[in-house]
Amino acid sequence: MARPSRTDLAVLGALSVQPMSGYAVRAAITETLGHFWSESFGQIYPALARLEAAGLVRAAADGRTSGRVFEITDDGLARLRALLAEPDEPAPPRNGLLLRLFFGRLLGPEVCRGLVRDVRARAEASLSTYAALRREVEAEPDAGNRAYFLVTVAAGEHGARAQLAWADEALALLAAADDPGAH
Amino acid sequence: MARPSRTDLAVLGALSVQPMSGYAVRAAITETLGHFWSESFGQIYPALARLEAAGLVRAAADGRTSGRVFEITDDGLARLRALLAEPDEPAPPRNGLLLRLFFGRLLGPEVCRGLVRDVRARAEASLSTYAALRREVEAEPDAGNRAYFLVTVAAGEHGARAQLAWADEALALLAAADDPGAH
DNA sequence: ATCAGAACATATCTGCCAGATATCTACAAC
DNA sequence: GTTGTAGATATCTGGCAGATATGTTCTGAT
Repeated sequence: MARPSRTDLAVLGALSVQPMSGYAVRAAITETLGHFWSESFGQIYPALARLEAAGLVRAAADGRTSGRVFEITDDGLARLRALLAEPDEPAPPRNGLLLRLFFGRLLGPEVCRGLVRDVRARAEASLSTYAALRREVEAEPDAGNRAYFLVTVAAGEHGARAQLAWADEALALLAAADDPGAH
Repeated sequence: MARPSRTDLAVLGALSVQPMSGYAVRAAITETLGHFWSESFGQIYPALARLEAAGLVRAAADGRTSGRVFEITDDGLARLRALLAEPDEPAPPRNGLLLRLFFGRLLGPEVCRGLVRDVRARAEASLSTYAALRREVEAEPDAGNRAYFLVTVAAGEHGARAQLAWADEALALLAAADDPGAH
């Protein structure tokens, strides 16, 4: 059997916090889950239709602007718990940067160093984003969720720091590769 | 315009090393690029057909067993260089583990710690895989490629070590979340 | 010698998903 | 009053993974 839609999981999760329109679900996921999750409209609207047909989600009163506001039902909450409890099958790896670097000889050392420097810069930017996010989460009034939120922030921080350290090591390796003896 | 197929890039890359059948392309990618890339047959065979129609790849003499062996053409090599030089647009984030941990309160601290312990164990296993891979690459006779290969191994190592460190931090955070005062 | 099964090989289909595009409405600023 | 911005919904294309089906060649055990 195919893997169940992870969009359903994310949408139900968003609606478990508060009722929202499809548009707002997208915004909530981008803002709050943005550093480890993303959804597109092309997935969200069909998902909401599926979920509504299955009785996991129900249209509440219309909001201020036009558009339907959905709320999660009891069945939906049960389904959310079930989906959360399912094992997470890690996605197959697909790292375009490493693919390029593996064939780096065709690209030349200088171009490769440029790629690595870009990653390094992005990792540094991420780190300050995460610092701000951490301060936000540490001020989170909902003590019951704080630790879970912090765990996701920590994942981002460790990942970004690892990229930084890797970039420096890679730059050193590629500087050595540059020596005129090669080829 | 849509993102060009990254499968084409990987397949051309594989064929740039030596002529191969579609089956062997898949095996080569799994074995050699496996820690940062993957391809399925459902992608490889259509890609080969596209590439052949575009003259980037050509059927060589049949191999020992039945099945067509493809080799890269000069145009194909040029196309490979062009694809390599294209900027790598990072994939949108989709981390099922962090999604689960974010909604961890619905799952309970013990289940969450179980998820983290699984990651920790997998990261530890990866580390010894990378150690073996590093020894292999350091013995690589092709000096011109060694640095590029090492860069990809280093990425895996840094990533795995980051996961280990994160897992320990997460376990500590989730132990604190367990205290009976919560909810 | 033959037979089983492992490895080699190709092809197709379903469903998840991102990103682009096309509309439409409410509201605020000018 | 019109123009821009935010809110809102919907649809289509194409990349991609994973499952499945099917056939061939080689090898090792009996």
